[in-house]
Amino acid sequence: MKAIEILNIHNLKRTSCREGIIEVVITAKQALSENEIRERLAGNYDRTTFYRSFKTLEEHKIIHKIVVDNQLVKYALDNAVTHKNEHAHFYCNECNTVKCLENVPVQQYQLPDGYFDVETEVLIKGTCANCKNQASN
Amino acid sequence: MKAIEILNIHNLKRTSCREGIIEVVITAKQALSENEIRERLAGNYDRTTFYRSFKTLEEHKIIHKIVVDNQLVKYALDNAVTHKNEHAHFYCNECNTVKCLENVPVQQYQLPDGYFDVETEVLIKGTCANCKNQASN
DNA sequence: CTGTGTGCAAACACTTTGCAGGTGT
DNA sequence: ACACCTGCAAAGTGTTTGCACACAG
Repeated sequence: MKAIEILNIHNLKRTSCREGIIEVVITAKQALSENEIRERLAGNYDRTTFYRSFKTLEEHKIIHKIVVDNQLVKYALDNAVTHKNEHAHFYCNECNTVKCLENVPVQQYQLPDGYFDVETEVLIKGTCANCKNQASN
Repeated sequence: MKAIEILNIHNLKRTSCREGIIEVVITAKQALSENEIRERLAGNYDRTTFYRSFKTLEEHKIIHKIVVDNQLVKYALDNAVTHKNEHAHFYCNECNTVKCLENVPVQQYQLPDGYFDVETEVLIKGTCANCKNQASN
């Protein structure tokens, strides 16, 4: 699916900033930070604009945010676009990257009486396959 | 276990700030933010001191940090002190509180080849029992 | 006495807000 | 034409750093 189609479906105006963000995120193999997205974009946008665009895209569930330790904020394409289930996220301590583990569904947790869950976030921290290989060279 | 003992075990100097934080966290029924902890403390400490104390206590695994949406940061007593297993955390959208679900252990996730996990964080968002009851009054 | 913790001031980074002007539909 | 998006400036918030002094062991 192309960025423009996604914007149309959600009745969002087609601006180059939004279009660019979506394209970068669609092609990315991992979740990207605001800076990483900006670097990969042709146009030079103000940070304010970025924040506002992210917010809009998040509200429309086009992208979602992954936060690691209150420090690192990364964005990835949302399930609603990829038509996949809720999945776990992986943070690599070595290379500082965040990946969506699309084949690792979030498990059901049995809550205490009276609790109702709306959403469950799973963040697994460790070493990714890439960094593991480098270590064994 | 008393705060002073915990500090001794970890070879940390017994300062009133550290002692106070630990005592507040031990008796708390839910995870508390920096402000909430400060309010419950007798002494009036500088924020800087708080941040440094939290960092030290975290490094020694006496307390642990729970982050919600890159906004809310709360602290709770760590497993290493309570001798319990890794557990899920619950964030209530209504009352903005975070609770350690000590009876909800974190489940094992099957990672893709080459990935090694060190730690898994599970944050469940929804409505807590308390707020659910109020809603049905 | 020595190393470490504390308080203050300042710096820093990230994010939000207000407003004027530009752009998409 | 109108609503909404953008860029700039400024403010807000949470957190970190440097330094002098205080305190625990």
